[in-house]
Amino acid sequence: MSKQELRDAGLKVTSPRVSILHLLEQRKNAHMTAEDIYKTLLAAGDEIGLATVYRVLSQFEEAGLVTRHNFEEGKSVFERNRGGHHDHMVCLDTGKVIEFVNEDIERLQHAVAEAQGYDLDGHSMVLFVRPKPKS
Amino acid sequence: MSKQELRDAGLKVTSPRVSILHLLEQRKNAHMTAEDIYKTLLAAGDEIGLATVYRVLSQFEEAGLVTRHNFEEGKSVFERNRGGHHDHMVCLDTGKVIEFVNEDIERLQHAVAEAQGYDLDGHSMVLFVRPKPKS
DNA sequence: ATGCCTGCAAAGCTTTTGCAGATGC
DNA sequence: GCATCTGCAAAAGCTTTGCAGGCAT
Repeated sequence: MSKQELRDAGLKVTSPRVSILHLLEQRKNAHMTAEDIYKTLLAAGDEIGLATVYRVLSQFEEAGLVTRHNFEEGKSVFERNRGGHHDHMVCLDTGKVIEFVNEDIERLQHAVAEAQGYDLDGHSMVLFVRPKPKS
Repeated sequence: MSKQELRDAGLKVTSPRVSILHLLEQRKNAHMTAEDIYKTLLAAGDEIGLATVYRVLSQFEEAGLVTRHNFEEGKSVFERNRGGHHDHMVCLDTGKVIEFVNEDIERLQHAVAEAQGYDLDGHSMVLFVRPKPKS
């Protein structure tokens, strides 16, 4: 139950936090902005402030419950964390976001960092793609 | 001579444009923000407006003269384009930016897009690294 | 009871836009 | 000469912060 996750993160179990976590849990592939979340919850009859959404999302990010992405410049989207790491592919025509994992790339990224005398601590990788034209 | 590059891009040769292009040419590895560029030019005695810096950088980006990156959320940095593609590694301790090219990763990125039925149109990849601890 | 949370409004930052005057060609 | 360009100031868009009241524990 996600309430326990909140407690484990040292966060009190409040209605905004539960609503936001639930929403991100339902829309696992949604990658929503703070505003998306705010409007969705309002539309669902929830009473919540936009500032609270921002605050809660930052707390969730710090607690490792969600991940923040910057696919487009100037705004962040959030995604519920569930286990494994993955990267993203964004379709430039439709805006669709596809998740993928490629161990070979991960391994090479480590190697590249090592080669420069560094330890890899994380990465951001987004592939921009277009639908293959029908042949 | 870079004035010709401006003309080729359909841009009039004006003092702000020449200054900005020269500055980015000198600091090839600088990855400067609009504000960095603005302040640097002001300090150098140039007369220029911040809005112009933003406008010119966008025009340069569109013309392919510079590339915009979003290493940190909420602000863009710009880099003069010179030939080949490369990716970046950012040191989380020092903020240092290191450029690298890895053909194997590039190839795998194409393969990953293809596997989903897409054509790869570009990508953004930043490795976050820390100095290897002395053993 | 008390310290953490919330909503609201105001402020902060980066970036964009409207406009009148200036400049390149 | 005329369209393009510039600087300034205002505005826009996303996000953060101050504050007084409210809620979880």
